[in-house]
Amino acid sequence: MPKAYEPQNYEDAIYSAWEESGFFNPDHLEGEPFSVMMPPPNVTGVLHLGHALENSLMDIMIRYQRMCGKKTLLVPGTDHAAVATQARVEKNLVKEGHPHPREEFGREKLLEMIRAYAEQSKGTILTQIRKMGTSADWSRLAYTFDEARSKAVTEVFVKMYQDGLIYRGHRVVNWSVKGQSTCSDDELVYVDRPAKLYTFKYSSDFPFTIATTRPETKLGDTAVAVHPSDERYQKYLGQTFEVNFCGVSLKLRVIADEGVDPLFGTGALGVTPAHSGVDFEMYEKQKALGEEIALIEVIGTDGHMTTQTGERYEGLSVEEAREKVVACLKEQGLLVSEEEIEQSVGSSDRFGDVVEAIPLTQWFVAVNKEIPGRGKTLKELMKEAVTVGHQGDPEKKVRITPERFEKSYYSWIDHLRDWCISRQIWWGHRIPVWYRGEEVFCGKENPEGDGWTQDPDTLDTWFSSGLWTFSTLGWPEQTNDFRTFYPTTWMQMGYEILFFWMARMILMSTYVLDEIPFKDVYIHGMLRDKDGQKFSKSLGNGIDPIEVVNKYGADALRFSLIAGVSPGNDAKFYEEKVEAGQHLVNKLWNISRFVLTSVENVQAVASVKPQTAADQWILSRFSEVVEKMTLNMKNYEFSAAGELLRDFTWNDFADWYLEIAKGQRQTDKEKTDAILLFILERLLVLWHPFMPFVTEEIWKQFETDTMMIIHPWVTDLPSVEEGENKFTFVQDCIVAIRNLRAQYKVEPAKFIEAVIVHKDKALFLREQEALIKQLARINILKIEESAEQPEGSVSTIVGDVKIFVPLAGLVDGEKEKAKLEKERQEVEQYLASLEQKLSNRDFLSKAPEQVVESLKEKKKEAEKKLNTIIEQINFL
RNA sequence: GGGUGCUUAGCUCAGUUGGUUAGAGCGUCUCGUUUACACCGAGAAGGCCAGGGGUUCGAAUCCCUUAGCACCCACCA
Repeated sequence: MPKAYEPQNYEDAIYSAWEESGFFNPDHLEGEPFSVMMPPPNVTGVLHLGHALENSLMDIMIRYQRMCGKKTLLVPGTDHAAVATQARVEKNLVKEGHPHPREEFGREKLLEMIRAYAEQSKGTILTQIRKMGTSADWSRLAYTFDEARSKAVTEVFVKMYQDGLIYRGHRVVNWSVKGQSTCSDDELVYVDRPAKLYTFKYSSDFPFTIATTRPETKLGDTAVAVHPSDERYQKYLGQTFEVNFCGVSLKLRVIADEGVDPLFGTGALGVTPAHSGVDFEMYEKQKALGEEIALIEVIGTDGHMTTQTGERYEGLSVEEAREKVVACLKEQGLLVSEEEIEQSVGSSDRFGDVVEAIPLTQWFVAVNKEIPGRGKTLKELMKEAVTVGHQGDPEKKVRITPERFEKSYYSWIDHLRDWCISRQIWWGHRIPVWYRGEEVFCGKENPEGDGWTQDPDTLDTWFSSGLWTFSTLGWPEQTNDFRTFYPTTWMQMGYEILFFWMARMILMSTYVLDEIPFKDVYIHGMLRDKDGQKFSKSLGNGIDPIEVVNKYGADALRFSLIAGVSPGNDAKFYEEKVEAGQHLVNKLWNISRFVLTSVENVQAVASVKPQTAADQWILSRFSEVVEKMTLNMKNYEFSAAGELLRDFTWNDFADWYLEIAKGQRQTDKEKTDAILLFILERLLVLWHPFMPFVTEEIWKQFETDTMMIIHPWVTDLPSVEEGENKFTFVQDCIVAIRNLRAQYKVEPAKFIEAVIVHKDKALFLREQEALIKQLARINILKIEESAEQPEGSVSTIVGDVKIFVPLAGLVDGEKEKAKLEKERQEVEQYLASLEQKLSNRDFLSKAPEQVVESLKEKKKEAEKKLNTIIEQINFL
């Protein structure tokens, strides 16, 4: 074995061997099903660190469960990411000198280009997932836009259409002028920008002023809304004013609406039904009351003013129109004030431009409509699955870790409005609806007969993502996979897609299958850079996980991503962390190297007999580790599990026991070696989910088969027989001597001469002299049967043996004395506080026994320590 | 405006239902070691757990409150 572990030399070969073994595929596994669907990365480029984190989490979980004997399935996949991908390709084309890709290439050609880009990007991504060591079943690879998944999309669309849950409606939606497409409310990113708030009058004879940041939209105002109880405007309610607003005649009715804040501005709000979601709602309310107000579109889908605005404004851009209106208001003296404010505006996540509210005919999913035959709305289904369980069945409850995200999920659902699912881009699932004159056809197959035209729009990408947990299992076919693995067992995702994705998966699954999509969701936080900034292209602080893997190895990266991180909280990523991971991997490698190269006969050891106190200690500690790790994994405490293993591996096993073992071997090599092999092999098993590559490589020294399948050692306590423990006394002496040396600040490098004196044990000690020398790194000066304490020495007692250590070689006496005095004070204080507690009746009567007991123990220890300190001070 | 999270060692963060001198990694300092590992070992320094109040025998942990930071949601026109 080489001195240092160099991951590059092993990882690819190991991954290939895993793939060839076939164990990524659950068809070759027995046991209870355990399924995880990989959140499909967008085919818009390459993986980033967030994906690396997700892959680490999923793979730790899957490998652990597989070793526990579960029939594990991790389905890998990618997402066609409709808008995101098309936007990316168009952006690239614009850069390459094609300013209007859609016009220039047309639907088919552009689609072909996007497809080519997506395929290339997909290839890169899948390679990257392999690089992380992810044990996904590649034979079940899925893609949201492949044939099987598209079939599921159509199936669901038609079902929803037939149930009346999908409908076509004309209403105000978010429109990206740049992208020439709608986007859903969730896809908006709110950005703060400075704006001007104009307070004005529509005309000189209009009775009150209103405020706006968008004067140009006021050309489409058809009402003025005030709060129903606002006394100032009572007398105007219901009246209609005809005004000439900067050259456009408007009819404005004064209406009442609860939503108007009477304290804001003048308490009166200009209503523009066509260009504001809120105003549109008021418009609908009025309509419902039978008091319809007009709806005038003044901004077109091209972002310019429509013919409705008359010759004066038609064709102007929004900005130009605004200037013109403001200029006109100023000129006519209608502008009361102009104020600089900070405004939060919704902009398109993908295209980046500020969206316009425009009334359009679009497809929607009705979330507040009762589902035929179910007596519930989609919204209710979505909520129920998380609160009490689907259909009130606690067995069908989605459990979210950490719990606090449930709350934000509920509040999101409460605010949820009908979901606009149609997009005017081309890259995506085409809406399965055809038109012929007045006829409308919605079906899984093309309609029969001539003259049908398919709806040109495509579906929101989250529509297909919502089906992911079951479309990946071959639904709508009633596949074996579907029966075996549904609902899926576990899911992990970042909190930023809780609403986008988790909510929609719950919606789709409960509606379509009458079943929850998964039992458990683990929410992780976002990775940020060293300064706490998000990783983003625009900041240029992105890190390619593959570069990190190439430099430090996948195991090191995996460990660095999960260590010191808690669920749902953001974590900072920096190279030093990966370095620490690399050191750990290397440590494990070197521990193995030491054991495997120094042991006579490398073989699996089924059971061991501890011979010494050290043996006993390390074995019981190891049992404890197995036990704790089982608990940690059950609670998804990956970080705690990893750190537990690290501490045992490094501090207990490597630094402590290995050193002891070196000495013990001089007396009983065979038995010590057995324990080393015993622990090492089992330790590899525990490590494997976290560091699959390095453990697998070391494992080859023990076994010929891969270690990735069933291993009872993951959870079973090691089998340890009752041992003879004949070295206990020697061990105790060694510990005592080491302690003594530490207490007196003797430099550990210097070999100190110790005198061990006793009656009965003298003979035995002489036999063990070599061992003690080695272990405690001391010289034994003499072993005597009568005890005369030598001049200038200190002593400690082990059982019925007294050990003297000469004080020669001690550091500065006065300084030591001062330190000891200080220490004595501290211990005395501590002791006093303990005594006080222990004499407190309230405490004794109310505290649990264990606590009182442990306190008594501590008191004893403290007293002992105090005595030692006093003894030391007296000597100095 | 509503909500959530965070504030713990120089830095990055753990701390499971309250349980008794508060932990890790990195960094710093001292000493040592080069036949498992300098990607090493033995030690040390460093914390009124953001401030204040309360509940309790006992609080980093529960409650109230103040401040700062971050994020999410919402129709301040």
